[in-house]
Amino acid sequence: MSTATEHEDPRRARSRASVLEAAIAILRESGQPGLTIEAVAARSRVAKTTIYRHFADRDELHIAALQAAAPEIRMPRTDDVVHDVVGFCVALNDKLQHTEFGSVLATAIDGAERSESLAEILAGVGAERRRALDERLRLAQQAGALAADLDVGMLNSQLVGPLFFRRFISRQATSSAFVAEHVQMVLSPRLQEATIATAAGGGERSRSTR
Amino acid sequence: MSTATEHEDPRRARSRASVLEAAIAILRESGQPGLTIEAVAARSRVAKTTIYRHFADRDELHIAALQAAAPEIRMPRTDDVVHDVVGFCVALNDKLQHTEFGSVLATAIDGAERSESLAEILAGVGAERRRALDERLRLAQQAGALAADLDVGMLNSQLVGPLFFRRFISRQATSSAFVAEHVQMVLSPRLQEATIATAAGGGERSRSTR
DNA sequence: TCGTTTCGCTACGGGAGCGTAGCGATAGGA
DNA sequence: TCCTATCGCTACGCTCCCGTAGCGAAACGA
Repeated sequence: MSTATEHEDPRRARSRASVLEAAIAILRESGQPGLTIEAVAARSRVAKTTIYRHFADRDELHIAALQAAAPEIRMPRTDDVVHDVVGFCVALNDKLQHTEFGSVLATAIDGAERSESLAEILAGVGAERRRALDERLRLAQQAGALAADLDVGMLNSQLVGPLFFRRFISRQATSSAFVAEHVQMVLSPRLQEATIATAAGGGERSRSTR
Repeated sequence: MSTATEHEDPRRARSRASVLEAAIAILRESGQPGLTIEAVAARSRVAKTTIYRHFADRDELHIAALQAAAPEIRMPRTDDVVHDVVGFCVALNDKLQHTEFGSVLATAIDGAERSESLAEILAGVGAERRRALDERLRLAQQAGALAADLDVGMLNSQLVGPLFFRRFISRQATSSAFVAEHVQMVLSPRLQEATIATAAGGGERSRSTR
């Protein structure tokens, strides 16, 4: 959100970065109950008073940490919907399983049950990540690859839902191969003969070995 | 696990029940950080010392509360797979959204990241609920309604994953109608002409569209 | 009825974390 | 250069929670 034009005292920026880094590490290692101002102060080597100068309370810090930990997830852009969505979901799954993003997200789930602000961020962080997915799916609709009357929101949940479920609830290992197969299984029955409908989209170039 | 044959002092049973009830209420209202022995003692009107006589520490109490809050979810048994799975998923979604089970589950997600025992229970509680689903899907396979080479585990994740995702991550309202449509959307492409395919492997039943 | 189990109560020492105040030191920017 | 924003540090009072000890009372079961 913050534009690069903002003049921020480099000292503030440094403190803030140190604090957030420490907060994320703590959330990963000790979870939500471990996120205390004192612990963050000790770990970040930033004085407790300084932390209070940046964040009003624990919730605010938690939210900032969550935002800071949210990674970018690239959406490939070829003319093959399946290929693109597979790439996106594999990347998402990877972030969930092998980065601090997964752990930090877990700490926010409980908090979101009671904190309105955390809930917004939690949904928002996810929404932002999935917006690219939404757009890609709609694009496919316009290109005729997907039926126009398809509920994109529902499809979105069907695509990413299982990834979150397996990461946080059933706690099953989920390989990239599994994700790829899953996405294909979900999308395949929705595909239409795109080659005909596109008209201006130029034939299929994709494939890319599933 | 506990057979009815066990002779348990009714006083112990009563204390335990009161404590668990209070713990669940606290988890719902204040989340994992609110679950302190003292809070449970105050709310349940059971002496703190007595709670320690039942549960070694907070984690043990948390686990017991999670198990106590896990509801039964009925799997209808008709010869229509889609109908049955819709019924199951609608019931599951309802428990997730309108009972304390949802809240308590949320408190366990973060804890499971670090507590081996909580993780087991979390996955176990879910697994037990989904076992009926697994069985029903396999039954459909045997009846020829679903392809025999279908990955039941994957299908399971695809069916229930979105429900959990929408409840805990994206926090979208999810009506029974939505769930029904979702299940139909997922299952329909997998259905086969049961009457024909049963024969004993019949010619091409494959599908797979890769 | 009588022994056993379970309970509630009070009290305690100790630790962790909160959030604030007041201070001098120093790194920025103009 | 000089002013200001920001920092680190120490200290504080306060609250919450932990986990245990010791006691008498009451409920249970045989």
